[in-house]
Amino acid sequence: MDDSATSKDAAELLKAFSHPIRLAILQELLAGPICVTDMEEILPARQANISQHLAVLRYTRLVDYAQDGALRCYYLSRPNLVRDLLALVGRDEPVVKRTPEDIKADKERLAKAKSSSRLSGSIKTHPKSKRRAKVKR
Amino acid sequence: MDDSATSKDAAELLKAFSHPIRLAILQELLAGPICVTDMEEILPARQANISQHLAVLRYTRLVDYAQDGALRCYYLSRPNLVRDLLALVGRDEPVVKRTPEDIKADKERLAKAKSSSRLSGSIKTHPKSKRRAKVKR
DNA sequence: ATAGTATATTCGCATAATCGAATATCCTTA
DNA sequence: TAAGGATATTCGATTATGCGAATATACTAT
Repeated sequence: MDDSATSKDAAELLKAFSHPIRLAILQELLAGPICVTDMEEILPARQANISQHLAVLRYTRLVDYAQDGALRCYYLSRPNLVRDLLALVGRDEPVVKRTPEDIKADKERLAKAKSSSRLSGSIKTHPKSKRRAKVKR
Repeated sequence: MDDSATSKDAAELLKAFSHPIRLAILQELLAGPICVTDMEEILPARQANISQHLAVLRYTRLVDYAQDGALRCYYLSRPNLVRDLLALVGRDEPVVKRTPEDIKADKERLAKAKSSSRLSGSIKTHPKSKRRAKVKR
């Protein structure tokens, strides 16, 4: 399997996260299992819609439920993933701004590191360039 | 600002991540700054499309560029966020399966913790229930 | 100035995501 | 078994997203 398969899977997983209602559901579930009726009290969405979002989350194996009589208690299937991801998007990293000189130095450093590392197995290297920028670097 | 604003922002950020091409771009940028021409060699997408995805990433402040003559060298604006997020979706956590008894115990534990914690400022508590499940718990 | 390279933007279309309304299913209690 | 609660699914309409083609802009070298 190549990289594109990997990023396709990862993208699908992230897409499941990327909706406000679904994020809110996951956030609630972090505190412990809850059933759909309880979600309805908390979330700004109708019952059918919540069920639809739960279906998405189930499909991506982010949640599952345990049947309790007529109720379905939902819980996180991968709680650590959800916890860490929510923490990550919650924390705000300062946005860096880089100068052209800065960048140039960085690229030269990279080029040097690359040429000096021989047969570096797991370091991803670009495919043979078929085409190259034609202007001054 | 309430929770819904937060999860709307977070969802927007995550949406920027949730496309295979954009993920691949971010992955590449993790290794260092690169210009669009170089991306074209690496990614399975046409120039215009790459530019479109870069526009999305720029808008969400995940990337920026430094102009170098006719070239634009793109770099990560929040490299730690990108690194950690990619690592997170890359790691695979086992999917847990929970039993109804398990869940029930968990809920009781939660209820007990809640009733015993008085005036616990920052612990999110549900809004007053307007409606409750009508069946046996 | 001209031509060519590098990149962005606009437009139009195809596909996908979202949501409410209606309805179906399953469970429980009377 | 009938009625009602809890939840899921289907359908149709609306909006958003993804993408190629064409075009625009900006920079460079001649």
